[in-house]
Amino acid sequence: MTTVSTKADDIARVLEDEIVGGLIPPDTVLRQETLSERFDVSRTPVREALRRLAALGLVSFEPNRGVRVRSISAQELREAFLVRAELEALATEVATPKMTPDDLAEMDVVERRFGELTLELRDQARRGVTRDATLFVEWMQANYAFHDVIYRVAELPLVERIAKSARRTFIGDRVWQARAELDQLYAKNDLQHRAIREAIGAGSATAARTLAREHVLSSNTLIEVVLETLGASGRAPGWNG
Amino acid sequence: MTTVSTKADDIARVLEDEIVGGLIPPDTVLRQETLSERFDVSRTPVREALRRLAALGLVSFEPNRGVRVRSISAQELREAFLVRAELEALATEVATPKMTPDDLAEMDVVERRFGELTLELRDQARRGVTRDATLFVEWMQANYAFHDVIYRVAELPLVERIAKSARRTFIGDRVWQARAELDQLYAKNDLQHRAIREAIGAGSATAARTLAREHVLSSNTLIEVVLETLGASGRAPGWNG
DNA sequence: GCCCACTATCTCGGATCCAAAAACGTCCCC
DNA sequence: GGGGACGTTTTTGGATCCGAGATAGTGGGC
Repeated sequence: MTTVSTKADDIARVLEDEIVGGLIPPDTVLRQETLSERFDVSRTPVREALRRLAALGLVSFEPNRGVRVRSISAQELREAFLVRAELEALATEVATPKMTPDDLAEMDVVERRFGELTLELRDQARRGVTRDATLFVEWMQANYAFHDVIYRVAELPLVERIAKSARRTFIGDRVWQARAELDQLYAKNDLQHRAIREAIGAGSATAARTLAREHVLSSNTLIEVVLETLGASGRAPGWNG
Repeated sequence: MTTVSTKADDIARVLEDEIVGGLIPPDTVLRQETLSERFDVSRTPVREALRRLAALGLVSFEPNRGVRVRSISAQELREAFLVRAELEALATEVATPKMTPDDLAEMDVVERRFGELTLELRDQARRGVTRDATLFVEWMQANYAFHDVIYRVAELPLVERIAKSARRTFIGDRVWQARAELDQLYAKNDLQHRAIREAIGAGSATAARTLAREHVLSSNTLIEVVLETLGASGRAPGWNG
């Protein structure tokens, strides 16, 4: 069973990762010729890949003028959090009665890992150490892993897909430059995860729902603060060779 | 009229409408050559359009084997309603405090139109008249128009976009063949619209939220019943590309 | 008569080629 | 010196061409 994938899909995946990961900054103009050279293909699959990204809302086509990586406004970011809050709340509610002891155990494992990484991050922050990106990325992944357990148990693929596409509007590593605010986020997230875990363990779907919703929304308010403090600095131009 | 649009986008829009409108039934295999002849273009823009539809989840690519119009499983349909329920509830909650008297008046106009169409439909159903599709389509549009007022006031474009894309998984005109069940839907929807309208008018965001959620969810349960009575013409779940 | 291999054809994915629109630069005129 | 018309260059959108994989049809072997 050779999983044949088309070039266009490969390119789309790579570009998608690079855009959502912040490697390709917003407002960048993507030249078809450049991309075709880079991936060593013709412009045809490149254009198909770009069409796909356009449909996903990651880039915007300006006819006869090229494609541009879309930058997300504060409004869009806020909305993305709202959507995530509602959908994760829904998934958590649905998942709660379906949780097996094994699932709960997995949540505990993931959450323990998340707690450790949180401690490391807070320690770094407290000592004023220059934050290293890899640790933060690990922390984010552990955070997502926690929610992924819930999604897996909920068995709502459509909900999961939409929520995760909303998740990706998170602006890569730009956010964690604000120190003090993030320290609160670290502690709060850990506590909230535990609360959600316990509510699920207690079999209270509505409580778990409420907690999950507030969990995402609190991240939202914090991100808003961060964006505001980063505020007038505008967009980091970051050039990609 | 400087709004030049590309052929690929035109084709994508047409095909999109035809698929969501049920004109192109699920599980249809789309031949690129056929489409290129029909739109009198080469296969290149056709393929780009298909890529876009694939990213929207309307068709699925099977590499080297063509594209197939995705059929939605009962599970997907149920999920779509769940998503709509949460997001419309959110939009309603956000919209409530932003409603101006003019907005409320518009809601009344739309709702009155909806009520009239509802009466016509119920009358037809009661007399056993062969249902005509145009009236049903009008009714659906009036139904959507009611919710669109809410979306407009809420000013949540992302939420609106996602909710409407979930809306389109509605299976065209296949559903309204079940008579008795739909009669309940007609009456119930009208009453629920009024209740939502009044809750908004009273300025109770949480009540409006709850009502909106239940409104969509009740449609869901009814659709489930309809699908069940229409028989287990269980379609193979498509695969997402 | 049945099954497997081989081939012919059909369709798709990708490469290449061409026309048209936009960005760029130059030159002329005021 | 400044502004606009005009030609060049760049880049995109679309058409055509080609190789690869898949399906179907045929023929040979058992």
